[in-house]
Amino acid sequence: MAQKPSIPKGTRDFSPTEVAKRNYIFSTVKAVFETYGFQPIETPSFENSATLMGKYGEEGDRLIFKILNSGDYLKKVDDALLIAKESLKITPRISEKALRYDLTVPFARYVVQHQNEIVFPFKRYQMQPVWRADRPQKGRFREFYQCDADVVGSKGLWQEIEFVQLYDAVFTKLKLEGTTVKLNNRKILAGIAEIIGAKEKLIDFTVALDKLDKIGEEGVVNEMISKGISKEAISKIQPLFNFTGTNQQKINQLATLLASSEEGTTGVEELRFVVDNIEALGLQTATLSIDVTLARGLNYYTGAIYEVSAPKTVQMSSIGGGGRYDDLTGIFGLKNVSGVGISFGLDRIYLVLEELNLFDEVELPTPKVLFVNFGDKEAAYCMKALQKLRSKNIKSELYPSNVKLKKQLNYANQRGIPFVVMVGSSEVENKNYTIKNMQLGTQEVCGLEEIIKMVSTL
RNA sequence: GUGGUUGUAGCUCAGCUGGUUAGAGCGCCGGAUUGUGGUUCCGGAGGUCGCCGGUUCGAACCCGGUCUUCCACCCCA
Repeated sequence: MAQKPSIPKGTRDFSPTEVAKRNYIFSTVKAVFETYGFQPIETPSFENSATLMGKYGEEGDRLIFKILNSGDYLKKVDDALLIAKESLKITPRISEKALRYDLTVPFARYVVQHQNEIVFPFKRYQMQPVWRADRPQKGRFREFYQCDADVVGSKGLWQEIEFVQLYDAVFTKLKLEGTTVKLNNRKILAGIAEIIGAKEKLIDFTVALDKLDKIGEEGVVNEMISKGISKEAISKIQPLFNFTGTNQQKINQLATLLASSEEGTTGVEELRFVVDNIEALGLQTATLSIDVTLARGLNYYTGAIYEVSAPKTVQMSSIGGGGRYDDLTGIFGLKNVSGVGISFGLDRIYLVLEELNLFDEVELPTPKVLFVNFGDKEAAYCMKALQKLRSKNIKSELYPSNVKLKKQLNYANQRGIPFVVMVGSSEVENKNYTIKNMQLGTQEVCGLEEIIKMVSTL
């Protein structure tokens, strides 16, 4: 009995057309990364659990796919734990490996492990799949690709400026116009928290603020109050709830608001430097926008925070994000290595390009010529011609078996092969070929050189 | 993790308040046309109605569970 095959929740198969489109995005991103001086590395799909666990907060830990140990893994577990059914305590004993959750933490691990071979500042990019045990939704999968570029070993703000340009360059190349690069700085958020006396509640505070455009001012205020932030404190940051104007106006407002916070003022100065320079250099198709509500869940960011949103016409939230982390390698024992990086969400970019019909120039690797198979003698003659064509990098093939001509032509038709070469006994005898143009329906007898010429003009 | 939603042929979907052998279009295969495709005409194959269990004389339809789909929350690319 044949069981119906299926794939796990949140995973996908990719057809030849889809792969071609995905490769188009990949190669575009890759080319821009390399233009900006980044070099590729790769890390394993799974890491030791200890490397990943605890780096993404409680929520993140829950979403990490754990890999069961091999062998009789339950033998080593205390009976007491098993009887109590304490999954959280049992998990680390029966699972010592886990699928990577993002590319940044494995990269930090890589930097620490290879610190003696690396030339700093180290600029690497990485395009590999990551896995999250999330509930799938539109643009949310359990297996998806991230394309990351990071620089570690430099605190320079010029790199932060370059990343905004890099985003702009990639989306311009993909003809995806109207993206918004949102910019914020963790030090500004910390400064705000300091001003309202909620320094210890920075995470709760930023998570609440992040939801402003979704649940509105009232919702955010309510959430903050429920997290124990006082009403008077919240009223101090009232201006942030209606934070409009040009980037320069926003910076000036923030400077005033945060004047009494040292950290906040540093954040404003960093933001000012980045924004001033980007505005002086100009962007092609993206818009730079300061967004103080931008927090991003990952708590390892310490400075600049980026997020890219798709053009407003499509319903897709974030298609990329990143930021500065001053001490990510610290957890692995390498102190004082500042890093900054960005990430592209390949799968979401794909959905956006698809929705906006921006894939027109993507081409499948379709053969240009099909040789019809009329029998072994004729096929042998065709194979010699194929060797010639292939040595000239012309995509070509022989129909693998001697079936009805109708079927072979239909095959060429369905695959969109533009030329069919027919070699029967008379062609073998006369040392020539009959080539048929499938679009025009015309055909002629000619030599191999003419075939190469005809096909090459495509 | 919480709440809701979806599942019928390879694909897109019909199928009335539970009632005989479950349908269509597209696709597929064959023929008209044994060395000439895309059009047309004719014929054909293909479904234990997601899976397991229950209610009923009788279930694609009702009930429970489970998996899957999509959505909201959480979180995030």
